[in-house]
Amino acid sequence: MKIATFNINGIKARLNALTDWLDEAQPDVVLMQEIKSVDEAFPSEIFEERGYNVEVHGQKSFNGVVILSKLPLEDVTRGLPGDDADEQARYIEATVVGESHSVRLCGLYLPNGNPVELDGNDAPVKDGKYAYKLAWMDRLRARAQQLLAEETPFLMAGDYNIIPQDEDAATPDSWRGDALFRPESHAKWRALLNLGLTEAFRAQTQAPGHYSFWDYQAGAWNRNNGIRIDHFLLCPYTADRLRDCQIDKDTRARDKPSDHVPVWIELDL
DNA sequence: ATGCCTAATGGAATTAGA
Repeated sequence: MKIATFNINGIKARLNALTDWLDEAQPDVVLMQEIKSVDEAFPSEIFEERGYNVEVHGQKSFNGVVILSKLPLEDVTRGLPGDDADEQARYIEATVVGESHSVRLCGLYLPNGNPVELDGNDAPVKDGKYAYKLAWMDRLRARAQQLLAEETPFLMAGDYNIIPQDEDAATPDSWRGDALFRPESHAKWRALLNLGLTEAFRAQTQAPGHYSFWDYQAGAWNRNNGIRIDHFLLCPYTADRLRDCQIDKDTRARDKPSDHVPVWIELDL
């Protein structure tokens, strides 16, 4: 089963680029982020025509996540547990039924967290964007812990807005103080991994210089000034079934690209 | 230097992204 994650940066602006990639990459499942659309305005029929089931968790202007699947989706839930006051559409779960096994798909758009606002003790300012990011990561960890406890096979994939290590950025020194790369962000990332989760790309590839995002500004793509922030985290059961993980870098060079490119895994399910 | 670009909103300039 081929499962992809793709931050499309707006469904309306990405229809052609998205359908071109879908028709050629032929993923069985796609977890999409930043659709920037309400549920009613999402063009589900474009994907249904291609044989996908579509589950949307949208929001006006910003955020918004979607699951596409050629196989049936069951038990769909919207929103990350742990904060009833959180109105942002950044998380969706569904179970996909494979030939012999099922897996819980957790699609996520983790908050960016910039600008980083710290108080006099270098603690994130309450109600600031960075505090929201760190709290969101705590909630994600709690959800992963719950899925592990109930022995539900799962994967968590999407735009994590985390650069894991120096080798995941072309210019790591320029990111040191950024919400994507700060020590507090890395600590939360490692707390996720320390539950026993496997980061799929690094399970397959050790080399530096592989990125999933290039800024639209300052010729970042032409200078290969990228960062790797779109990830798959796999529970042990799912990690044992990982066969491949690749980044579809070429899509960044096409017409009207997203600033992110698709990342995909192949699982034996 | 929170900018050099892009998208959404709304119908001009602002917000957000990372």
